[in-house]
Amino acid sequence: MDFVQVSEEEGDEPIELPAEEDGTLLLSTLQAQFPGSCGLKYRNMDTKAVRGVRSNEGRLFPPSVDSGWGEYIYFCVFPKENKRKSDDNLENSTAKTKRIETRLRCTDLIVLGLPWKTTEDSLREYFESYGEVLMAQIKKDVKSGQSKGFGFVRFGSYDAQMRVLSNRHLIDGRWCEVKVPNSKGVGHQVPCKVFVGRCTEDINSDDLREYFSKFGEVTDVFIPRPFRAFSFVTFFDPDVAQSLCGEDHIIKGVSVHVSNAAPKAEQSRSHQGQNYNYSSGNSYGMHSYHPQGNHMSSHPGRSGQHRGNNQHNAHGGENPIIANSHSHSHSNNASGGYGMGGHYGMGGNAGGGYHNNSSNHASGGHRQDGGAPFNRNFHGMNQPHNGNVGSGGWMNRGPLDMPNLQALGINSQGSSSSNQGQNMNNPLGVGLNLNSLPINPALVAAALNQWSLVGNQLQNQNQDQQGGNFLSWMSQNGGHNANNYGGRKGSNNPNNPGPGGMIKADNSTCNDQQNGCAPGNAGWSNQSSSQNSVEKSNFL
DNA sequence: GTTGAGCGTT
Repeated sequence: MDFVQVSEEEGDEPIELPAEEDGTLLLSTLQAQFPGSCGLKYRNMDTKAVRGVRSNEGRLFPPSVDSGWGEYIYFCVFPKENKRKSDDNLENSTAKTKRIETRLRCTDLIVLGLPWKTTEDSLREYFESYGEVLMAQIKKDVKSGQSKGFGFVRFGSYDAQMRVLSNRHLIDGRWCEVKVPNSKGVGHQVPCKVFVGRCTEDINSDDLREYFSKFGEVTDVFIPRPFRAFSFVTFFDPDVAQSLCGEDHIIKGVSVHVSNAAPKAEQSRSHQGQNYNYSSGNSYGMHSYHPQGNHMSSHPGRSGQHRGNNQHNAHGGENPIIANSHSHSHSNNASGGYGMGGHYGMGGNAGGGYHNNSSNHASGGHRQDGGAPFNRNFHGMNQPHNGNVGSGGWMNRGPLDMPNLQALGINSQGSSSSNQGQNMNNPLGVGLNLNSLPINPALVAAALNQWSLVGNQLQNQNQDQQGGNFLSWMSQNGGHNANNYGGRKGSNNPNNPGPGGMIKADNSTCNDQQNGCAPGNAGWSNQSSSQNSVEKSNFL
C-alpha cells in the first residue's frame, strides 16, 4: 500500500496517509486527519512553485501516473477565508449578479440527532473545522430551554456546505445527520446536467468528457444506447452547466447543441420537478445516513393519507410505510405504492409504464433523502387514475401545452416487446422508437427533451437492453459525488456499511426492513447509474 | 428530572 506524506502546512511534520489501490487518496482519508481540508498541494522542486493536486469526486490523484505520489510532502488546502467573505458580501449586496442568481448559495442546514447536551457554541465549534460558520443554533423548548435535539448551521462557503453534507458527523458523542431542510423548498437549485443534442455516433463519452472538461469538471457522461443522437453531460458545477445551455459547440467537427436537460418550466411545475432540482443541486446532500436506524418506523396515520394508487403492487417502490406494514405482499390491494415506485428525486416519469414492470418494481423508491419528508413532498402524487402522475407533469399540462406527439413520430405502442404491458399505466400509450423515425432523431430527441419525454422513451426502450433507465440516471446527477466525497461506496450508515447501499435495490420482492433502515440504505440506490453512467466514470 | 423523529416563535 502506498502512503502519502501529508502535513497540515508546509514545513509541518507530515502524517502518512494510505492511498487506495488505484493510487488515489480519498478526500475522506485526508479529512479524517485534517478536518476541514479540501485538497492538497505540494512544492514542485523544479519550478519552486506550489502545485495543486488534482481532485475529482472526493479523490485526490497523484501528480504522476508513473511515479505516483513520489517523495513529495504534501500539505493541506483549506477553504479560503477571504473567498468566503467575498461571497458573503456578494450575497448581501444589493447588486446581485446573474452569477449569484444561478449559483448554488449556502443555505441553512438542519442538523438532526443532536445530543441534548449540545450547545450552540459546541455546535459551532464542531462545524468550524469545515469552514466559517455564519450561524449555529439549537432549537430549544421555549419554556425549559431544553434542546429539541436539532439545530441549524449556515456556512460561509458552498464548499464547506458541500463537505458537511457529504460527511457523517459525530457531535458530542452522537452521530448526527445534516441535511438541507425541507422547509427551504427545493426549487431554486440549478441542475448540473445538460442535454447535448445533434450528436453523431462517433462522438463517444470520452470525446464529450474531454471536450466539456475545458469548461469545468465533468462528473458524468451518458450516451443512450442504441444511438439516439443526443447525450447528457453532468458537470460538477451547476454554474458551468447553466452557462453552456443554449450554446452550440463543435465536437469532432460536429455542431452539437447544449440545452437544459429538463426544461425549466418543468422544474417548477410540479413537486417532482422541484425534487429533480433538489437532487441535482444538492448532489452532496444525497447521502442517506441514518444514525438512528430506521427513520420510517410505522406511521400508520400518514400512510393512510396516501393510499389509493394501486397501479402497481403493494410494495410499490420502497414506500417505507407500506414496507413496514405490509411486509411482502404482492396483492393488488389498495394500500400500496403511494410512492409511485419512487424516483421522487427527479422530474421524469416516476410512474407510468415502468413500475408496472414486474421485474423492476424493486428499483423504485429511489429516495434521495431519508425519513418522513417523503410524505410531505408527495401529496398529490396519488391520483389513482393516472399512471403518469409522476411524469414530471406533462400529463398535467393543459392541452395547449401538449406537444404534437404525432408530429414527433410518437406512436401509441411501446417499442419494447419484452415489456408488453408496461404502458398500461400510460394513458396515451406513449412509446417511441427513435430509430425508426423518418426524421432526424436528434431533432426529435431535442423536442422530447423539452417536453421531458425523453425519459419515457429511453426508459421504455432501454430498460431491458441496459438494465437501467434514463430517469433514475437523471435523478442520480451528482449523487455519486456524495458517495465519493465520503469515500464510501455504500451506505453512510455505520450500522450498515457496504457497497450494497448505493448500488441497487434488491430486485427481490422484499423491499422492506431487511436492514432496518428502510429509505436510507437501499434508498437512493440507482441501478441505472451503476450501469449506464457510473461505469463510464473512473471513480467507482 | 424523562425523549430520539423531526424541519426553524427570524
